[in-house]
Amino acid sequence: MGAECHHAESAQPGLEGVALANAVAAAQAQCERTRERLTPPRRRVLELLLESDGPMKAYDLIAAYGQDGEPAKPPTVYRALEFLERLGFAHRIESLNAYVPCRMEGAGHRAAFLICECCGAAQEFEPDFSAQFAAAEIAGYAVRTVTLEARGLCPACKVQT
Amino acid sequence: MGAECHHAESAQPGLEGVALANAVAAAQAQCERTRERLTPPRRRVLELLLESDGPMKAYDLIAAYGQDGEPAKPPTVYRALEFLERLGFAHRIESLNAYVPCRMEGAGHRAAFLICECCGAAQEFEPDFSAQFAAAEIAGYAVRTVTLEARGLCPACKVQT
DNA sequence: CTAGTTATGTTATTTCATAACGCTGCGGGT
DNA sequence: ACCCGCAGCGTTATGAAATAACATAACTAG
Repeated sequence: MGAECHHAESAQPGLEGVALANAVAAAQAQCERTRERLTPPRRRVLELLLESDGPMKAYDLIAAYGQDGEPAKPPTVYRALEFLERLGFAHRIESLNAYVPCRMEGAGHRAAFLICECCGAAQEFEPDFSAQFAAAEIAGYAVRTVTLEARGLCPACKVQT
Repeated sequence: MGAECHHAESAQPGLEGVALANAVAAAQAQCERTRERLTPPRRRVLELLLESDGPMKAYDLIAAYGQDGEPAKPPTVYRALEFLERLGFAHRIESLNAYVPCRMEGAGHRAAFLICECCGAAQEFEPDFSAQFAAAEIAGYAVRTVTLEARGLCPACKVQT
C-alpha cells in the first residue's frame, strides 16, 4: 500500500491469529443481536480488511478473496462491502476509492480519517461535527451522514524527507 | 442531475450571459495575477461548470464540450479539471464523482458541501475545521487539505415526501 | 411445506480515470 | 535573432472502479 515512500507501513498493522478471530467473532455477535447475517462472503471480506495493514481497493479484495488464489467476482465483493458499511464494520474512503475496517468502538455512522499522502496510511478518528451541523442547520439541510477526509503527512513521514 | 425527485433543481441555478462572462473574466484576471494561463480548454470547462445547475460528471463535461456537439477527449477535460481544482476555481465532490465551480469568494483550499440525496444539489459552505485540526494535531498529522461532504436533504426536498 | 424475502453466482457492460507519445507554442537566456 | 526547455494540448489506447440484469439457492415466517 505504501505508494510513495519506503517507511514500513505499521501505523495500523493488520490483525492475525487470535486478534483476528476475536474481531470477527465480535462482528458475528453484533450481527446476531440485530438479526443480520454475517454470511461467508461478508465474513471473508471483513477478514481481508482486518488483516490488511492499510486501506484496500475493491480489486485488491477481489484478487485476494479466494484462499486458493481464485479471485472473486466483483459483485460478490461490492455486495459484501455494502453490507459491512451499512453495519458500520467498514468504511469507504472516498478520496482513495478504498476501504478500511472500522477501528472505532461502537461508533455509529460517523467516520473521519487522517490520510497520509506519503505512506498511504489512514487513521480513523472520532469526529466532532458540531460546527458542520450548525452550518447545515443554517442552510436548512437535514444531514444524514458526514464524511470527512483530511489529507497530509503522518508523524513518521513528516519527519523523514 | 435531479436523480430521485421531481423538484426543480433551482438551488444553484447556472450562470448565463453577463453573469457568466463576469465570472469567467474574474477567473481570467486572477490567472493573470498569478501568471497562470486560462487556456481555451480550461476556459471552456469552467464555463460549462458555471452554466450548470448542479454538479457535473466528467463525462457530462466531455459530452457537452464542443459547441458543435463534438465531445472532447477524456484527457482534455480531466486536465482542465485538474487545473481548475489547483487554482481553486472548481471542486471535486468525491462522493458523487462530480465537479462544481467554486462558489466561495477567495476561499483557498478549503471546501465543504451539503449534498441533497434527493435532488442532487450540492451547496458549498464555509467550513470550520478547528475541531478536526485539533484531532489531527493530537495524532501528529500535518494536514494539507480537508474535504468534507455532508449528505442529507435540502430544504425543498425535506418538506415534500 | 410453501410462499416471500434475502443473499449469492454469473455474465456482461457501463462508468470513471490515466498512461504514453509526439507536436505546438510561449518565454527566457545568450 | 536564435534555440532550447517546458507547459499545454491532441490522440490512441488502456486500465481501474462499479453496477445492471437475471437466474439460482438459502433462510424464515406463516
